Amino acid sequence: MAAMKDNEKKGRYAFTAIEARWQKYWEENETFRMRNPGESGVDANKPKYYILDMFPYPSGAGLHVGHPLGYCATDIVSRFKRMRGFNVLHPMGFDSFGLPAEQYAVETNVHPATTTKKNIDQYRRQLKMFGFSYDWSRELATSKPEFYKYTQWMFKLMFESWYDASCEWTGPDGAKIVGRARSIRELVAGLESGALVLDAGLHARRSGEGGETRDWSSLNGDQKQDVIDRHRLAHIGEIAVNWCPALGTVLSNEEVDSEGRSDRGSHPVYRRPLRQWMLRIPSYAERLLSDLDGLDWPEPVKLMQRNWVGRSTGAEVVFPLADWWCVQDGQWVCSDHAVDGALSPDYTPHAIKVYTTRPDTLFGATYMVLAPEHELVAKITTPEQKEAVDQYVAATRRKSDLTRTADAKEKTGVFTGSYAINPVNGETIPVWIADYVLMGYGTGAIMAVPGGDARDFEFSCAFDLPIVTVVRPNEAWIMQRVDALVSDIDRAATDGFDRLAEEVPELAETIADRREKSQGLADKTAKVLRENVGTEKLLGHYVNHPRTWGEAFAGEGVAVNSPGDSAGLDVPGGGCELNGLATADAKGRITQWLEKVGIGRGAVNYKLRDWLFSRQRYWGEPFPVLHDDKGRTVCVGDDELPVELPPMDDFRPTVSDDSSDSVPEPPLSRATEWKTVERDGMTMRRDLNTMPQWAGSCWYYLRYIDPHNTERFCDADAEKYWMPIDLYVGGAEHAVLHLLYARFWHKVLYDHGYVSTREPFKKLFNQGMIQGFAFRDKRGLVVGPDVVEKRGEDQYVLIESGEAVERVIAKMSKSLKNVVNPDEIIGEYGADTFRMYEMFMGPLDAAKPWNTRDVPGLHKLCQRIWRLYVDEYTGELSAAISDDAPDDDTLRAFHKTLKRVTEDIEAMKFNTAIAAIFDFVNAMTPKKSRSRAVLEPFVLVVAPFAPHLAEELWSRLGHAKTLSYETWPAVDEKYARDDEVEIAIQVNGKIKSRVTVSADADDAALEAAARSDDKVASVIDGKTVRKVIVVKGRLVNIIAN
RNA sequence: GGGCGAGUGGCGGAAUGGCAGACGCAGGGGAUUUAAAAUCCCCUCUGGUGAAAACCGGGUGCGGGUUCGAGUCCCGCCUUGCCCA
Repeated sequence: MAAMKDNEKKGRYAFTAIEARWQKYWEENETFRMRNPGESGVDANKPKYYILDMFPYPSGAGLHVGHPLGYCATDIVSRFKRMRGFNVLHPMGFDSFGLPAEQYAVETNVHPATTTKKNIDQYRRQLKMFGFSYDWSRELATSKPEFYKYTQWMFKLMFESWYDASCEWTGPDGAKIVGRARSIRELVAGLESGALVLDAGLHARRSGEGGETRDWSSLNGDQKQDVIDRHRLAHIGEIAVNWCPALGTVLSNEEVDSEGRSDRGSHPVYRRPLRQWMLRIPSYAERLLSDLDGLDWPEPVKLMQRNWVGRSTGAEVVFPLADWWCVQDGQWVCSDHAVDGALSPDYTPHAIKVYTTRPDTLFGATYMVLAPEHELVAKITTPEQKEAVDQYVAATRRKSDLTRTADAKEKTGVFTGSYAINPVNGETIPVWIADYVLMGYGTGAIMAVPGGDARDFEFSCAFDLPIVTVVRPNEAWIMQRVDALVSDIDRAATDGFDRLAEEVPELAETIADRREKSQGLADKTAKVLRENVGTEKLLGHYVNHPRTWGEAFAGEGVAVNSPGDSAGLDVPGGGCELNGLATADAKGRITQWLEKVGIGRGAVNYKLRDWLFSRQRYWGEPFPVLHDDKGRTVCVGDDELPVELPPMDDFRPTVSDDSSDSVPEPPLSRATEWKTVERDGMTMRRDLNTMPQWAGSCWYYLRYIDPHNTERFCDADAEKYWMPIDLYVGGAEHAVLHLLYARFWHKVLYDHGYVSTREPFKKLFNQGMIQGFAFRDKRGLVVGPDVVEKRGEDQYVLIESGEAVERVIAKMSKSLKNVVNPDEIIGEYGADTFRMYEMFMGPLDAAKPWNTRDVPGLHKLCQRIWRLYVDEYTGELSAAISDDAPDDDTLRAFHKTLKRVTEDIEAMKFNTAIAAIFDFVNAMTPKKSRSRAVLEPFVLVVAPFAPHLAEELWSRLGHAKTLSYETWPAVDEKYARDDEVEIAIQVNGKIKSRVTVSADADDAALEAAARSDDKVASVIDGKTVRKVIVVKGRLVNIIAN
């Protein structure tokens, strides 16, 4: 028998057959079908666990090894939770609308519907290969009409909603909330009844809140409709977008590179105003921030979301234009008689409104800058400046936001010829335009404080505009500046000597000597400045001569040069003295003053902008709206949903020549039949845009709950049972956009009572990236493994030249040819091995390189587990399996492993869980007899990780049914901990000996054991013991001298 | 430029402020075998002393600090990744 060859071992671990067999069993028996409460066979009293993967975008390339990493993890948790008695909802679907599919279709000239279906089939096949326990009956795809019917329905909901920011209410979960999306009908009713009034900016607010109001009843029908339309959460706005004529579409900021060209194809992108669908996500800014606190999310993700929302506090300030306004008798007076009422942040005729986070620096505002797209630009530009301004505006349109704000570049700008008046000191200051001011932030205009802002400082240096220091810096900052400035001395000297040495080589020796002597000049200079001049004088010098110091102080300090009433300023309100105040106090005082005078007010600002929600593309959800010939927009009725995407042979975007003036022509404009409809004898036009790729992913997690419902996006009771999602796993690349958009969308549904939780994703986990190996040559060029071969141990050389290269870790990419295809790995080693390997690679959230060389180690583990149970020669259950009671050693090994695996799964530490499984297998392998009483539950422990193998063993142990719903074994603490432990004995912190003691020995016993140890006794002999530190179960530290 | 992470053997990685390197890979040795594969067992951070058992020392990117005790906490620096500009 001993000579029997491998292929004669009929009982070998035949993973291919085993995996096929169990995947078939699970499918045929609907093992992982999870019905909703109320349906047959569902125990609604069991706790629920909704565990969700970020669904994949099925690209033509198929799954690579990075995709399944998170899916393996969630599958382990799902299987574990089922065995722990939870009803587990674990679905999978496909994010199948969007630009990549369309781009691929354009390139291959195959219709996106065809490629999408093919790709989904491919992905589904690959996903099933891993043996994931998804409930496939809940599969969905965002591009299917039965799905996007409800995406459109939700868009309608937003179109028919407005945000009542001061509404105080209690949510269905008992939360007290300020602000709520409400039906647009309530807005109209409120305005009609007078419960709501319009402010000067025509925004609805509650009556009785004070301030100027406009009379609703005085508006005509069109005006009323305008007001209503502008309140909608989904509204049409004209904003500057990234327009790419060559691609025929607008692009998001993320799709534009720093050169101002398109990510795909590197075509020029222009900023130009276009009428686009926008969603009012900023209305939810405050709630999107505050609700983050209760979420079990990685802190960095929360931080990124907070930064993205970008809340800041400061003030709005109105700067009157000098051509129109002057001060008379302590009042602002306008020469335009049509101006009716006083200047205020809500009423700014012939004035520039700015937002600033530093109102305390108002006295340092020496000029103003408008974004080139600002509406005032045309109005205030003087004839002499018109040509320069027009040219500059045109040039700016060719730049992306990214290029415009990149701080490395030279500051550019043009004077408009007009002046504004600084309302705190009455000074006349020039108004410029410059591309470093963006229309998208604040009001699109800034007060420039070159003494307190780095970009304003650079700009004022470039154009020789005055700088007034209004904040006296702290000492640390001035010292840092001293060091930075004097270090230039050394650099200049070195450069000078180098040049000299080059030009006059015969002086080399003398020059080297000189250079040596001049080294350290900077240090000496700094020392002199510090000790002989002193920080006081230096600070004073900075305040008076900021330009000399080369940098503006933007931190917090003490206000200077900010005189108020004492200076007798001729401004309404008499000025406001800030000198001597700390920044925080100065902010408070000036804000109060601004409010008193009415020329400004404290304000909160958000970086978060309206979400640009339309694309000039074919492969997306059509908008469920109709436009009439007067430019009014209405939604189609619910009975008309879904508005299906018309089949089109030519789905390509219309590409126009390289001109910024071309007009977008969406592909749907060629759907001649589709694009117009008759309604009540009127011809209405459909919207020709489609929604962006994010739309479907904003709510797909709700559709999984009830995917076949044709009446509603999902059943209300089912939603209450399953939501929120207990665990959401996906890549960190979605840390901001997808998660923020989905949270916003969810809150809209919540406000309308359609969902029961404020937040959709209770716990979030980001899996790390799987990287590949690459090689770097001496010049730093990175090449793929295909052109490198291994020489000896860890030596790599280029095959072609034999040049040595260094192994580095790089992203997996087609160009480096280091992409690993999971099909190949599974073909060679099986899905269970694959799953085990990916989970054993390292912590789930860490980036780590794929190393195929390590895979056999996990395959060996599967084989070794197999051999614990099955005799490879006979194929029968191993003779070593006995019905005898397990020995203590076995019990200890098992319960320790069980405890570690149980805790590690809960903590998502799958790599150490598998290490624990290794330990148990290592302990069992040499045993001649293995007790069934331990080996049976061990199969259950293995099951979440290697489900096919476990099912096969379970069945061979004589069980007729799947193990998926068996109870997870209980840890017996008695065996999970040791009776005796080895503790370290340190003397003065260094380990001198080790003793074995009973695990529950108390401090005194430990100390006694330590002192009585021979080695320890000899070390402390003759010394005085000062202190003894005892850490139970760990060590004893004796301090002696 | 700012913010947030990370840096531990030849490699992937482990370690509630308490014995650094669990577990795996690679490598070495042995058993089994006619031989090999497979399997099983043992060794493997490093310098020194030693025939050996063992003993003495060093060690978690670099430099400081806190502590009886630091991979872990604090400060500064270097490298690197991600996000924002």
